[in-house]
Amino acid sequence: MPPRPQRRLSSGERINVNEKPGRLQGELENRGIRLTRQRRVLLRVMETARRHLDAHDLLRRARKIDPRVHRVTVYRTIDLLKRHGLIDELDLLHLRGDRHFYESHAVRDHIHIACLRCGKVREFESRLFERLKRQIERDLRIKITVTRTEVGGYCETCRQ
Amino acid sequence: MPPRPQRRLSSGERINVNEKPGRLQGELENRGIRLTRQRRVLLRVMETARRHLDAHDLLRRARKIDPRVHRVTVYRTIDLLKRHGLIDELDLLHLRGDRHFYESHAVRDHIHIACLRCGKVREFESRLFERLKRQIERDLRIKITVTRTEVGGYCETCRQ
DNA sequence: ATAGATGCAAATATTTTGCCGCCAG
DNA sequence: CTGGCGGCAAAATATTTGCATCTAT
Repeated sequence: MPPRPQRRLSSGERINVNEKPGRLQGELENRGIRLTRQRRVLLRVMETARRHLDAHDLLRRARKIDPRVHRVTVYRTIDLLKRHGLIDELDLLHLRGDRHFYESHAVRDHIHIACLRCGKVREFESRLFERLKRQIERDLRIKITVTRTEVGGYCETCRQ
Repeated sequence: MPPRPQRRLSSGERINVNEKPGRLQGELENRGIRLTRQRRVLLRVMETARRHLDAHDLLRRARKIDPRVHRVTVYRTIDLLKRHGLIDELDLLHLRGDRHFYESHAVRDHIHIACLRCGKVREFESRLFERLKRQIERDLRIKITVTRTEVGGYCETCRQ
């Protein structure tokens, strides 16, 4: 039986294919949260990112659009979005230092798989993972609200 | 059908039941790595820990045994053990800040499940998780060497 | 004896806080 | 108009580095 591939993303592809432009902004509007100039810029950066960004990346990209964004505002906006469950926080196994990376919360959970040599990060969805979560909820009697799965290894290219 | 519980650990129980006392020290000896006074103390602390410790905890416990252990030596020893794949690094979803927690690398991978309200961390082993890893290896053609799965939610007690 | 480890001070990296003036609704 | 928001400076937290000295083998 040939391998049955799940949805995959190479590092250059768009992350969060479920993301619609303007989703984050819409979610905040629905909740009656004030949309400032700075927040609009940051939300746009997050919504259009094609890779995982950390606070520093977010600041740099936001400032390219509008230099009137402050580093502290980046952290406060990240915090806002985390509190509302609109973004997920990743560490990517600290491959690139101790910073955090962010991505708009996807409709379906996915696993992050990083090559420890070349650093490429891929995403992976799996029914088995969904089953695993249900097993945990049942056996440990817990209501799961967030998951973070990061897997490291050596990709085919790097094993040559 | 009643729930079929996997191995579980309440937060007070011994983590890493697979751990034998002296295992870390033995591994370093086998590799011809110099065993200093400070390292012996730190290894003993890790081997006997019953919960996940961060760098600060390790320093405090090591100093109780022998005050001649420096904070920097803790970080350098953690780094040594990580490089040799003898310990795993966790973040526990940053429930308690941005520090890292360490545990001796278990024979079998396990998942960390944290209650977002009371902070209790449990561990969970599962065949489904083993199957999931094999699926990833096959579909993404990667050789997995490290995994970190952290799940957050609300435990039964906290949902009352 | 000596390669490698430690201690110390200082640097670096990342994120958070207090306070005050500003602006979205 | 006004309560939440952003800018600024400074603090807090976590970890790393350079260098002189010490020590396990």
